[in-house]
Amino acid sequence: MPDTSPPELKLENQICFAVYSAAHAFAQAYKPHLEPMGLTYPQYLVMLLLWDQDGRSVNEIAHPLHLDSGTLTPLLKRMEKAGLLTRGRDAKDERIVRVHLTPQGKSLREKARAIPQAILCASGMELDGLMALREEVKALGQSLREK
Amino acid sequence: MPDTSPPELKLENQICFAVYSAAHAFAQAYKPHLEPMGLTYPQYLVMLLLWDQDGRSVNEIAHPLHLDSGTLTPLLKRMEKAGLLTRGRDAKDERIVRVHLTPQGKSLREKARAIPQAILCASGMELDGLMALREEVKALGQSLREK
DNA sequence: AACAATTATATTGCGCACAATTTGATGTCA
DNA sequence: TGACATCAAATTGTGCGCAATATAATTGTT
Repeated sequence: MPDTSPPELKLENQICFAVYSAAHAFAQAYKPHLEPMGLTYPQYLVMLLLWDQDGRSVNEIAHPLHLDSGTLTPLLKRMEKAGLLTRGRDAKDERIVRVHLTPQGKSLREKARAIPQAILCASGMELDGLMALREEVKALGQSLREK
Repeated sequence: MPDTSPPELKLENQICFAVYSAAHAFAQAYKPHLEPMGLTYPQYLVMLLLWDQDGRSVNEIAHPLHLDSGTLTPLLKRMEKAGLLTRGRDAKDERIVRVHLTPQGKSLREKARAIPQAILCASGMELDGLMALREEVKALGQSLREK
């Protein structure tokens, strides 16, 4: 066996690692903005959904994020404990848990509005280029999930 | 407060989420290839480094992956327990732990050589486009880390 | 040589992420 | 109606990922 790997097995040539690594870099870049709001990065993703449409069921949060109840149930409980939202069974269908933002949770949206500009800046890219890249990455993710 | 978020706060417009989501999709896409080899996805990344250069210190694994000893120490212990590698203190500098592949760990490289082609296929993209995308994502990650 | 600063790894604690299973409510159909 | 499948969440167990801290070896300084 040679001491060096063929190119297709070198770490720096893996697109999966570029994406893996960029995902962690994003979480770190968001941290200083989210920490003052008492949010983690995955919690912020949930807030994006609830700010846009409140009163979602757990599944209506899980599906767009590609997460399951095993991840979301404890995460939502922590957010409830932090006073950001409430969780309660749907009156018409007791299987469903509906999630509603508290006034405090709703109020965070105004503070969050400054974040996208800061991240754009940190990305070192133009908005157009970033949007184009986003669509490419989105298509890649969808393609990987289809198989 | 309106019931809908401004575009810059919608989940589907976030590049961070596109990347986050694609990273998870990659891990899922790799799983059926790695599971038969007894590897998780992060463990596979470590193997890529060791296949290319054996006998690395923990730091020489941590730095390229942007991970720390808090993540790697238990991960490497699990891989040691699985018989993939050995961990031992450097004779010249007892602070350093050197990681060496076992024959079993080395032998997995041949099986892994088929994976990149399968992932390329699942990506639904041409190799050229994927390589270009990789460099863009890499640059984005680096830019985010610099700030 | 003695002592402080630095370096490398390990440990602890918390929060995801996901597979597998469980619990309880709803829907279906003989 | 009663048996059974289906569905929504919750639970359990394992493995990252990272901040904060601890431990031990080495280096630098006086």
